[in-house]
Amino acid sequence: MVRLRIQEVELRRPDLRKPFPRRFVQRLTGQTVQTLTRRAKYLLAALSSGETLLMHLGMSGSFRLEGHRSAAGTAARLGLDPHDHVVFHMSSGKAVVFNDPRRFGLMDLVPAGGLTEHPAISGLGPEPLSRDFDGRTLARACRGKKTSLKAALLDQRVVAGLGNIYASEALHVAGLSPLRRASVLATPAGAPRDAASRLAAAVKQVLQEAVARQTGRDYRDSRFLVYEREDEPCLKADCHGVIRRRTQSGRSTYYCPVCQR
DNA sequence: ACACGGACCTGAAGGC
DNA sequence: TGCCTTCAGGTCCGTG
Repeated sequence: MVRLRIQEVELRRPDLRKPFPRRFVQRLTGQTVQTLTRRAKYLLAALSSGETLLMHLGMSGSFRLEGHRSAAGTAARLGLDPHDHVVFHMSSGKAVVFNDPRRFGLMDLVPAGGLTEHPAISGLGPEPLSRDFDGRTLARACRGKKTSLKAALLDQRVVAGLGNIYASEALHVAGLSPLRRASVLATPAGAPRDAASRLAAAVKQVLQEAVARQTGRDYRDSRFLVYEREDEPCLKADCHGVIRRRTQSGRSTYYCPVCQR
């Protein structure tokens, strides 16, 4: 939708996880989408006014493209369902429809220059696929942390954009137990393939593979190494462990107690 | 300051 | 069959 003008916005409910910002529709109407980028799990649409439309899909959110709209009207022709909460009618004649059954999503409008101070953005750690994220930075972020490795990976200040599934997957690839203290990464400093380096590399690996497979479409279509594989055999070569599940900070963790130490 | 657990929300799946 | 409960996900907020 880059370079298209937002001709009309249909807001079909007052809130998602939070209320839409005030004058949401008026502020968006007539603006051109200049770039579409991402930070952590936030989608960022830079607008011609200098403002940024910040969007989060929560867990059940999605966008889809709908075809033409009739001269007469909109909703009926588009065949909207009750969970279609926002419709952006673009200058191309297409509509971008935001659907989110569970309404864990979020939209906000950020004033020009205010993005880095936005509460959703300001505390974020490094992008996992960037050079800023490696064993050294991961170890530093975990120094003195009393929480578990699993919880540390879910902490968006440590690394931005990792969720529950890939936290488990990365720990498995790295051969590290999710139950260990995060601060173990900070100890013996510097060995070339220390735990922190292995874990940082594993995070990059599982995310790159997920992107290549286009998992985002529906994570249930994917098969994972450990996620949702409780009681099934560990897939690591020569490991005869069985995948376990347990709850950590209210979320399911899957791991192999044999090869993850 | 940090760490944890509950709340938010709905659909899917399982139990009775 | 159908009702009821439980669970999943990401983030925020209150409490310890």
